[in-house]
Amino acid sequence: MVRKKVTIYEVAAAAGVSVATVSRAFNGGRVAPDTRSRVMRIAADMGFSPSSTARSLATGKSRAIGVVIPDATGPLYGRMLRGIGLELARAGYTYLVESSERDPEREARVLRDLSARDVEALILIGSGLASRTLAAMRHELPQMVLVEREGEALQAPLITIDNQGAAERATRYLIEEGHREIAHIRGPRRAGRERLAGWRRALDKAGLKPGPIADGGFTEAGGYRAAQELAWRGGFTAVFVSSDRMALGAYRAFREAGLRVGEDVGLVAFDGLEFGAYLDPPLATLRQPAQRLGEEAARAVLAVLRGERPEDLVLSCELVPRASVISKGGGQ
Amino acid sequence: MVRKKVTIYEVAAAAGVSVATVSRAFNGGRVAPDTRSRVMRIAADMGFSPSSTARSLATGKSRAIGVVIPDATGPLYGRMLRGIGLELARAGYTYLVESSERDPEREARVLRDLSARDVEALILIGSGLASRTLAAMRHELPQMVLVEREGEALQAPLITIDNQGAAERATRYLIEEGHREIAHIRGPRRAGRERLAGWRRALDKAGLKPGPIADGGFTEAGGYRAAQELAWRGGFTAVFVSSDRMALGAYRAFREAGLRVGEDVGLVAFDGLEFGAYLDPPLATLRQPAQRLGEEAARAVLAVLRGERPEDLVLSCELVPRASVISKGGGQ
DNA sequence: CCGAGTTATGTAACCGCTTACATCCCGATG
DNA sequence: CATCGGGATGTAAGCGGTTACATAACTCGG
Repeated sequence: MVRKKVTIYEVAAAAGVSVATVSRAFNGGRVAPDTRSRVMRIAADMGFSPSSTARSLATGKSRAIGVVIPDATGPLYGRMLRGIGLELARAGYTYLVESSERDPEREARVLRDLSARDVEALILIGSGLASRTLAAMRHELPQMVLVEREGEALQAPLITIDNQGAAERATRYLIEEGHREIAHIRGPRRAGRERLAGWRRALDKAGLKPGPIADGGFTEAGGYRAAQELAWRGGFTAVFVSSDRMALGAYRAFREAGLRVGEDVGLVAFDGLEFGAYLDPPLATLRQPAQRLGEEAARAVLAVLRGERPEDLVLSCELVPRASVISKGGGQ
Repeated sequence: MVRKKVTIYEVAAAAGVSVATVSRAFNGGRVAPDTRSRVMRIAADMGFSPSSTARSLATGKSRAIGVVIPDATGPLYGRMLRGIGLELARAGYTYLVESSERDPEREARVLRDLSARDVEALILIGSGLASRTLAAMRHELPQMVLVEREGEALQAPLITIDNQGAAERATRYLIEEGHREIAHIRGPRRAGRERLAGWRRALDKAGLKPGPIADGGFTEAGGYRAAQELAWRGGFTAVFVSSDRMALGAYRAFREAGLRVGEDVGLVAFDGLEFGAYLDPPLATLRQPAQRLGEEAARAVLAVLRGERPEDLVLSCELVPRASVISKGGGQ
């Protein structure tokens, strides 16, 4: 039983009016009240719903936004998408998501595809394509809003989290709890750099000198190796880890090195992923406002479509204190 | 700098051919090889990419599938979507996701919306709208494939996991590890019922009588209450918990009741969510083949579009043994 | 050397809407 | 009572592609 699409012509015929009238009835144009209600009733009876494809073609607006995420399974992206979806829905928009799977080539393809699908604008989430590649494609792409991605060159509104501020807060937390020698497991890209800077800044302000740094590449395995390296080098009582995922590896490495997290070594990480609460001990972290990020991106994109030029936005993260940091009694 | 869409007419003019030839060049129609390459080159130079909106309207096919998930942030849905996306992409299709947020009214709206957007078919994931409501909307919706959702009445291909078999496997695992008195924390809906049945079946086969049952409603809080109730009633050495999320609550309740998970009480749960590995002790579970489920749903939907009537599919889950179950030495 | 059979290309209708412009109808006005 | 203004509705031209059908150019066999 294949559904037969009812067209506006059939509705018009059934209602004894022209298609223009039906169209106006549906889109809030000038129509006599009784005509409108009759048309709407008949349309409903016939199961008519206007083809958004045809509408898009006629109006040149698809009421759809393209969203590119780096990884379909990332726990934060689900929340961002929810935020985006909720906010767009309020304006009668929907979105198409595609995942680049962190492959620049695939990302370029995905962007073209989205563009060919006539999305009115793009939301690009996370770091991926180099800015210059993106800039080169710029002319064949619709307008865009960037979330958590480097793109100064692109003239597009940027929605980011305050990586540096949050990192500074995390480190200050360790300091407040009495730590004086604080190491860092860093990550790559802009987020990694900014968090590193925040860590440095906090130490600076407190008049402490930076502890050892190791690079964990934002992966669990990398965090493991980085923590091993730190454990071997020594010279710290706490670590600010640039992501929860790396903290996972660090827990393992420290345990293997005979260090008890929360007792021998304090740990604060970054992201606020769910599993952190269930680690032993629970992992202190800075929670990213993922859904909020999505909402703001959606708002920005709608503003762009209205022809405005929305301000860049920097959202702050919330400190989630947990037992992976236990007061060393120092404090202030 | 607003991007101006290049149309097929402009390309045709530039190449000195008719639009039909350009169209054929792009869609693999008969075109002289040198004409084709010239057209393609010029098109590329001009940055032309055919409007999929116009193409959809002309051909009546949108090359898009609508996907409805119950919850944008569910960890399993991300994986399913990845599976769907990957598989659809191979056929040149994309998908539009919408989340019902587990609200039947919203789901109905979302379905209409997707349908108005001319998706060629739908993939409905998870339990939501009652089958009869869905059946009533059937005529205004495109063809559909159901994933993990009840819908016998709907004549639509069903992709599910073998809840009962997996539950049986889970329970057998407990039995193999020496447990003889096995309780169950159940969940609602079909998934809950089937898992309950699997638990019963395993006990039956082993000649054991069913332990106490409590209902946890698939939520953490529900799992907490259910485990409290069980702890109070007693009469078991292990529990098969119908979801990882409920197990989270159960851990807490048992701990508060002075029972050590993995020692005083064995626990196996269901789903295979990430955090299970980080609980203390790590949670044994049955892992759902989420991505695979998505892939199969996509295959099924493509088959449906080809006019086939794909078989219902039942995928099995993988046992992930972990320390929340420790051998009681009994064995078989 | 002509007509049939190919092959390459062009013409134009159509997909289902929106919307500028034309038309019609009425009551108000001078 | 002719004219004018304005609201309700209709007509038809797009929107940017696809594709059935027509046409043109060639190849070949008799």
